[in-house]
Amino acid sequence: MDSPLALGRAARQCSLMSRTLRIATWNINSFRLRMPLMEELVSTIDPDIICLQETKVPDELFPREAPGLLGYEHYAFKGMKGYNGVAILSRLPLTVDATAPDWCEKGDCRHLAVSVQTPSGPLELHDFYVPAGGDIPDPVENPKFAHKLAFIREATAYFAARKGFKRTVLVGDLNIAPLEHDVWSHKQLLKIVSHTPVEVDALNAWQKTGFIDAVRHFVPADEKLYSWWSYRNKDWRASDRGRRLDHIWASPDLTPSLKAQRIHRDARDWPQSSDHVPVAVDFAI
DNA sequence: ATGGTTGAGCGTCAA
Repeated sequence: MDSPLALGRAARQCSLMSRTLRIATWNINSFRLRMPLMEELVSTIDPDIICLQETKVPDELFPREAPGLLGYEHYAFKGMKGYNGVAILSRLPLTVDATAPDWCEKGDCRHLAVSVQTPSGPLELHDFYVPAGGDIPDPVENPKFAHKLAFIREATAYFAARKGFKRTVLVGDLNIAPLEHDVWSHKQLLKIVSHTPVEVDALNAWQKTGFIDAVRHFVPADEKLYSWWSYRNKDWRASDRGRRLDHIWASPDLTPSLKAQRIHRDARDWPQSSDHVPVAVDFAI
């Protein structure tokens, strides 16, 4: 009987032969707690690159043996005590871009930028964890909401200044559901942080600096699509009050290489699941 | 309008 990891390795050979690069993003909500689910992710989804958010592990406590045991020789992480934290696990070599900005000068571990060495050349990859923004959708009354908007504004300016960038993929928990059908009820969520017009406008401006939505590329805008369901719902599947907070964007030159997307709803039922599920896109590069 | 749950790490904050 093959172990899940052996199956993952066999599948990896296939994916590399067909030159399909599968990139997954997942807000894991504690890397250390969900190590068994990382194995589940690898055996069932088999990504070539895994971008994580909310790892909630300081760098000195990051389990450095874990990526290798899961079959990912190459990795980068940036974490802090208690909150936030991002990590990238990769089967392909990567280099961290140490020149990436410290957003809002908070040093709060919400972004990793790497260059991935693919068979067809380098690919720029960004893993973002955008501030959630608190409960009150008013930047004057709520500093967390102000931080969220400022963060997105800085990121927008950063990519706008690099006009015409290519071979770039941006993923992460962007904590905004931009389209009407990215939430269970557009009308009921218009004043709820994650779907307010000011956030949606900000996110759209960021995307317009040079990205297309690689998941919606495959799914019509009038089709409901979620990647997050609150822990505060007894039966998430029955109520299905979800939001699409997790995104994969690509620079337009990569459009011809987009092969498939998948939002892994079933992961919401994994034992001790995260409230977010993995989202993946296949690129033929 | 409110409350509902989870994680980090031990107070409560953040989501």
